[in-house]
Amino acid sequence: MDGFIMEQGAFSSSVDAGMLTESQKKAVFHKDGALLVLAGPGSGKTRVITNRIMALIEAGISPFNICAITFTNKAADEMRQRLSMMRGIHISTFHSLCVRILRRYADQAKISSNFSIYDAGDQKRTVKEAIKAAEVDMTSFTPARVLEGISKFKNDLEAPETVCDRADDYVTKILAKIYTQYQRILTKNNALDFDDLLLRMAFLLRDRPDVRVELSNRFKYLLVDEYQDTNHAQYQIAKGLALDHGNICVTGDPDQSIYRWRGADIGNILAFESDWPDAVVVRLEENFRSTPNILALADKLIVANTKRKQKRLIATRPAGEDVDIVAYSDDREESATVAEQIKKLVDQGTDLNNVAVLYRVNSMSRQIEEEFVQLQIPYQVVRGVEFYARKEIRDILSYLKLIANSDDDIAFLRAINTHPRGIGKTTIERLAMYASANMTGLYDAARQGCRIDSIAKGTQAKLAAFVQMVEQFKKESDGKVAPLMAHIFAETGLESVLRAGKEKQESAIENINELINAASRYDSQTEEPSLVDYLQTIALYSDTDTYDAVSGKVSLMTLHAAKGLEFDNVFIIGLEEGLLPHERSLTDGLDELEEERRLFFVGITRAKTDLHISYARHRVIRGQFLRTVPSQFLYEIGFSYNEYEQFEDDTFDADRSQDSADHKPATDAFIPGELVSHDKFGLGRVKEFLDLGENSIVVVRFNTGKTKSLMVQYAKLTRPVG
DNA sequence: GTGAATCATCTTTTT
DNA sequence: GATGATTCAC
Repeated sequence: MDGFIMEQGAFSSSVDAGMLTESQKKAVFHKDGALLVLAGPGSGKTRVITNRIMALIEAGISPFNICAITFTNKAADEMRQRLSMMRGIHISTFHSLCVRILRRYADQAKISSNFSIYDAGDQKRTVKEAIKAAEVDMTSFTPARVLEGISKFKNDLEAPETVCDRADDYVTKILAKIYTQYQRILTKNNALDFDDLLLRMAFLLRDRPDVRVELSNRFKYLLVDEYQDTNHAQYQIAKGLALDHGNICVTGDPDQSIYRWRGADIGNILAFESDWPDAVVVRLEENFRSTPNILALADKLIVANTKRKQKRLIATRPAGEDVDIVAYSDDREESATVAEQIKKLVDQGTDLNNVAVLYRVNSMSRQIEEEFVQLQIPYQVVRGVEFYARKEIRDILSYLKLIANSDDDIAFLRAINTHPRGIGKTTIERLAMYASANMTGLYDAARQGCRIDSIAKGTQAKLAAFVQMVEQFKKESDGKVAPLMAHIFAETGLESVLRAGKEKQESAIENINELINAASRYDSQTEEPSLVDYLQTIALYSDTDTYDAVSGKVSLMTLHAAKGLEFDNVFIIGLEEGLLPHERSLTDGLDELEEERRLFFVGITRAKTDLHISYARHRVIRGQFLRTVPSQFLYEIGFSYNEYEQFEDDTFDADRSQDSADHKPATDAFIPGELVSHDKFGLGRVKEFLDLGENSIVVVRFNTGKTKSLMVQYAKLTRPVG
């Protein structure tokens, strides 16, 4: 049962056992049954997984019987490349796997295989409609809040009826009501959201043993990476897939669990041994990535977490440079200095692929980008879905979605509104009324537009033209996607609208051309390209998927996106209370705070050789220049208050003497109570004045009722005469 | 009835 | 500082 496949010397080709440590070998060569690999950061986990797959194949397992599940599409791509000599292995994320299986077993899952996948934007529109349909007051139940709740239900595999039955408090009752409506709308539109993909798959495995057995025969060996970040639905799916043969290997590190907010449950990895009593546990505690200096810091930080399995970080590299922790006077100085340091690295000939800047929230990239542009440092912001979120891209895609699934009302509404065509709000309302009265979708209603009396004759003709155009596209929708896309761009009039527009539209045209290029790459790389498959694939694209490891550019990304990556030089910025840990984590308890700590831990352990950590004493937050408090995590990694103060004074003095020429000196002090006027906010009364030299801050309560903290040197406040 | 312009709101992390 | 809703002008 716990047998190793064969003795060490017996390997021939792919698996080079000599390169592996004893623990790694154990993980690679344990063949049947359950295996838990508790792998710390930098422990060579990826290598263990790929070697393990090669070892399975060498032991005679067919590649077609192996299924590896990764956390991101990017990780799947990389693994595919490493194992490219062995075709047939299924490697994908949970979500992609679910899409493929749900499409394949659409009948058994009681869905239709051309389902749309709703992204965050579509979900928002849907939930708004659901709130309206449930006749709930939107002020107390915001779409974001409701979606979070619904997502939780789904991740816990609770259907609307289940929630309705168990709801005993007011909030849950209301949420259950909205959830029911939300689900009704999704079904009507033949759409699934991200969570549905998992939920429907889990229910399919639960309700259809025949399908489960078929899948067990297909995937006889299951591997799941980043198991600490699986939610309950994913946990049930993994369990269901492995139920019949028990060949399940999971890897993960509880200390790197950073998706609790998305339903991830560390309990899954902690309970693995009781789920699979025969499980063999391998610990990979050696770290081959970082210097002892960096690891010591990471360890100091993570021991502050109370809810964790004790684990060690064993350094294997020789000692290196100490980590530097720097205080800057403000966020601008922080980004400027980081950029200068990177510029120096460039001058020294450092390969920028080895450099990354990490931060807690996406909005922090902008300032760094500005400095990089100034110093002409090439960079990539790892945040690619933005491309697919662009207006013109969504416009084109809405036609494609409507063609693939004409029940998709959201796609219809978007497509018909891409540019003015004489069909407006009123017509849509009348269509919607007709549609709900006749239990059809909006597109079907439009198809019967000539029978809706309330719509004017001229408008009916316009509707008919639109329908006819879409019907024509449908006839061309088989096979390759790119030609259809190009045709849509030309035929719908979008192209002429964009070309007729002003200068700004050129980038839109370029973006659409890029979209068409990407689609033809899809066409040529996919065995059986189809519109439905294309749409379902791009719906699952994620931020990290755009990361290019050999771009020759500095990488800018959130700490979350940095998971699984490594760099020689890492800069982590914004170590401030409210930012890291994020303010939203400070309100509800210790668990959230511990997750923020793990997030910082993940950031620290991305660094191989040089790590720079910084914070700014002042930062512009939501348009306001505010004083900050250093992150509690900084104290935890051994920085004393005195050292801070020392440093802060130094930077402040230096800053003052250097920059005094650039900025006008703080000429005047404001007195609480006096009247001031602001370009944008109008008249107001000074509430407070903080004398910080040229960084002085004035707090003003404006007549609009808002109170703002403004930096005197930028705010251009004037004193109204009289 | 339609489209443009202004105003107000909210702002983590992501498959 | 972007997105959305409301208002306003045609």
